[in-house]
Amino acid sequence: MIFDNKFIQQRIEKAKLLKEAGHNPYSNDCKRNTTIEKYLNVNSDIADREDKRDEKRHYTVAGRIKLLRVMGKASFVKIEDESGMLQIYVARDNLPEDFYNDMFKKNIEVGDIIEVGGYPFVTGKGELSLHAESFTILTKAISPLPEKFHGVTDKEIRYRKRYLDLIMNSEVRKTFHTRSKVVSLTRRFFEDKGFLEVETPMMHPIAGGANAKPFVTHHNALGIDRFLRIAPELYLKRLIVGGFEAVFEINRNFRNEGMDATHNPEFTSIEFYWAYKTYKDLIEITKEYFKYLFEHLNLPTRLPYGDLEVDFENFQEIPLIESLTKIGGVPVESCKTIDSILSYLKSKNMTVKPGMNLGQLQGELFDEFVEEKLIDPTFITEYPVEISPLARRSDENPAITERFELFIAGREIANAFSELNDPIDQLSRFEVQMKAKDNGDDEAHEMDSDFVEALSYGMAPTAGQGIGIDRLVMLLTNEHSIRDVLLFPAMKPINNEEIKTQEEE
RNA sequence: GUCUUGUUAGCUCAGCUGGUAGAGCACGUCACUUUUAAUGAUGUGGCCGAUGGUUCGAAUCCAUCACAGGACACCA
Repeated sequence: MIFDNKFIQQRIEKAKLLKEAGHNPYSNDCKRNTTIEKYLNVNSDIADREDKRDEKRHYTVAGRIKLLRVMGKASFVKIEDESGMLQIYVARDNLPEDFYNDMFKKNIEVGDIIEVGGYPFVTGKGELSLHAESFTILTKAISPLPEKFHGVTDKEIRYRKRYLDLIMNSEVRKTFHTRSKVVSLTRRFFEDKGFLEVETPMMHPIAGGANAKPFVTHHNALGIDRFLRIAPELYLKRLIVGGFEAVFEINRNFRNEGMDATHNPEFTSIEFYWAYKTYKDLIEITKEYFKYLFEHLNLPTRLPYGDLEVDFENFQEIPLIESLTKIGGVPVESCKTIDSILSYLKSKNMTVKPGMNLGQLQGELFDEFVEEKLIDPTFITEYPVEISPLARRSDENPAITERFELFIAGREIANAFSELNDPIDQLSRFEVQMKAKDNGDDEAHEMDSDFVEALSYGMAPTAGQGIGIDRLVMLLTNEHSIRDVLLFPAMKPINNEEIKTQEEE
């Protein structure tokens, strides 16, 4: 039984006593007429008054008790609502007879949610407070809160019981406020540019648009398996074929892969597609987007991230091959052929999966020697065609694509390219991916012939981009684990029953 | 998936090379009408993550498992 804890039993008893005395411990008769933040702002003038009070003003606030100091016939209570923390002064003689002694002192405690009416005053120590004239219990908390000073620090509790984390740690609430603002600003930015927000399927017959292993589910009525989407790309491009010229989608993707500080099985991205534009236009709009975010979030353009400082006014642009030598320190001659890369990797005591092609090996060199060194925002361009199966080839050099990835603080934040709209080329790219799949690359793209057919009707020249929202928020909030920017990060089940149920299914 | 560290009261943590479990907060009782993690006195609270093993004796040593953190691998 989950309520067999002694402290919980005590609190259940207190709730009962409150109820018996006519104080509903789960009342919804709320008369709050201001938030704590507003109260503190509106009454900031009280400190300048001679008597430090104004008994003519009256406010009703509500919130959760975070601290409680009973000092005989008077008490101080700190309550918190979403907007802030307020000190309440509760004196016996200002409340109905015996309420203070029999109800407040005995049955009200930290964690309870209360409503208090009264007038503003400033205490001897100079804190703007509220002098209580009425006191109502709104919600009795029967589980005790964590320790008042240290709070909860155990990450497992913080993630599994996020509500406790949010109650105890106001900076966590702030992080999620920022996250919400980022999503809403992103939406507004693209809407203002004339983009149309769309919703495409989460359940795909073919998991396409990225290199990743999908989750599988089953549709009973149709008797077929569906894949949770790994990316919305191929659907969004079908919409461009259909004649929408600028679309975006902000939503979840699902990838059946490992979990760590930068990976959660479900994560949020924005993907946007823009007809009659190229990846060069995307570089410009990306810079503009960051400027917009920083302005509206009031962030300094030199932003600390852990031990690093990222200068968001210093966008760089460098082709991938050039970055290998200039940033990665890889000799020019060790980047050009399969054999030279393999022997270079060998000289560094590194091994790769056998059978990799030139483009894949160049990607390996980049991941190994360049990526973590890209601190200020850097667009890496000219990706090899082998690792860009949905991107348009460069007209000058068909071995590379019109693509970039944006790296900040050593992490990939965005992936973008001029879209491949040649259906014959797209078909052959899929065929190459199919061969890779047959050769054991279980993350190679799936053939999507319906998508190729869509392209065959003609997709206007288009540029498209995906931005990882979670990682972006990590960057902007100086968080270093994706779990700290997800309200409910993926966790393994704790008790055996949950595991059993899953096995039975 | 691999390596590594952790899991002791509701929470934050002690508990050394094995000898029947400790503090602070919270909670109970008492005192206290301007405190700031209030204070003083006093008391309650534990299957020491789970299962096996070694031992006269295990929170402590060993093994396995579960969950978590970190690092690596794969990926965004």
